[in-house]
Amino acid sequence: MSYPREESIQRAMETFWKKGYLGTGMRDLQAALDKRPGSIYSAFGNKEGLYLEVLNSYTQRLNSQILDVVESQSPLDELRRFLCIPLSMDDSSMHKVQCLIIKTQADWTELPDNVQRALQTSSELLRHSFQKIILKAQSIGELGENIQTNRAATWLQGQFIALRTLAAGMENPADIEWMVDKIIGDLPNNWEE
Amino acid sequence: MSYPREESIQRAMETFWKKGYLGTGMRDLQAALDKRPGSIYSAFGNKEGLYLEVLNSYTQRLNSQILDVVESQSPLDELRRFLCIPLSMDDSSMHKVQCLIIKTQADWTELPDNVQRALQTSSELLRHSFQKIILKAQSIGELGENIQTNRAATWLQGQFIALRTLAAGMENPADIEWMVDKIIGDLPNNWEE
DNA sequence: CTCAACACTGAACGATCGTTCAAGATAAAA
DNA sequence: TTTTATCTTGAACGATCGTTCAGTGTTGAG
Repeated sequence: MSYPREESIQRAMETFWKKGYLGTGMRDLQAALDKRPGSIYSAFGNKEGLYLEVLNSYTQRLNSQILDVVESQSPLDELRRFLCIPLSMDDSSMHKVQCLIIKTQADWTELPDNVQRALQTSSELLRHSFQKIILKAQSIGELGENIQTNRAATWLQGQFIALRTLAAGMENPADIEWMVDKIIGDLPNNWEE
Repeated sequence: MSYPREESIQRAMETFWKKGYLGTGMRDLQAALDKRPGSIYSAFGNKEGLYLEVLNSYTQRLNSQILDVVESQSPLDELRRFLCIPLSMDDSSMHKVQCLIIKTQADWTELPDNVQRALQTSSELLRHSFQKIILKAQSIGELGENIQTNRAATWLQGQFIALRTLAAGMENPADIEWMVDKIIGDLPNNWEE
C-alpha cells in the first residue's frame, strides 16, 4: 500500500463531488487514486463500495460540524457561521459548494439500492443533528419552546439545501450571505398554524 | 410522422425527469418514443438536442404557472397554491416532485455546454418571474415596499428548491404542506440588514 | 400512375462502461 | 534464503453508450 486507505477515500471524494456518481467512471477514479483497476477492486469491492466509503466519510465530517454547533455556547451564532462556510470557496473548489449528498440524491432512481439506502440514512442523521441544534437553542433560551423541533429540523435542512443549491449556481457564492441572516431571522417565527 | 412532434417531447420529458440527463440512454428514449434511433436523430439531431427541446417545453410550462400567480388578484394566496401543486402527487408520478431543472443542474460539470447554458437561462427566467410576483404583491399592498425584490426573488426560488427537494425525498410529500405556510409567513419579514 | 420528398427502420460502428484475473512486485516471518 | 501473505499491475472481457447510414415505407403533387 503506497499510501493509506483514507487518502484513497479523500481523493475519490474529490472526484465524486465534482462529477457525481453516474458522471464518475472507474477510469476517473483510477487516475485520481493513481491506482490500477485491480487495486481499487481488491480494496473497495467495486465502484459502489468505494462510493459508500466516500459518503460515510463525508457524512461524518459534515455531521461533526453540525454537532460542533450544538456544543457551542451560542448555537444560533455558530449556526450562522456554519451556514456561511461553503459561501467562501475559491474558484478551484466551487464543486464543493453543493452538498455531496444532495448532489447524489438527484440521480436517485438510477442509483444502486445500497447507495439509495445510504443516502437516506445520511440525510436522516443530519436532520437529527439539526434537531439537536434546535433543542440546544431552546434549552439556553435562544429559541422559544413553541417550536416543533422535528419540523424546525426539516425546515433547517431545507434552508441548508436551498443555500447550497443557490450558491452552487452563482458565479460568486458570497453574494448570498444575506440569506444566512434571513434564515437565522426566520427560524424563531411562523411556527403556529 | 405517426404522432406530432410535441408528443415525442412530452414522452422524452417523462424519461429525462425520471432518470436524469446522464441516467437516460438513447435506448430509453427509443422505447419511450416508440421510435428507432434514425427517426429520433433526424428529428432532434442528437440526445442533447432532444433534451434542449424538453427543457424548453418544461420551462415554459412552469413559467406560465408562475405568471398565472402574477396575474391573480391575490398573488400570495395563489403563490401558496402554486407551491402546493407538487405535494399532491400519486406514487406513479413521484419523480415529478423534484423540479426537472434542479435535477439536471446537479450533474452540472458533466453536461454539454449548450445544456449548461440552457439551464442557466431557464433558471434566470424563472427567477425573473418570481420577482414579478413580489412586485405585483407590493403593488396591491400584500407586501411592503421595503423588500428588495431581486433578493426576495432569489429567496423565493430557494424556498421552491428546498420544498421540491425535501418533498422528493419523502414517502408522502403532503407531509410538508406546513412548510408552504411558513414560506408565505416568512416572505414579508427579515429583509432589513 | 409517377416521382420526388420525407420520415422511418434496424443493423452496425467505435468508444467507453464496470469489472475480472492471471501474473508480477513487495515485505515481513520463518 | 525461502515462504507466505498481501498488494499491485494492465490487458482484456462483455455490455452498453451515443451515433450513423444505406435501405424501406408512406405520402401528396403533377
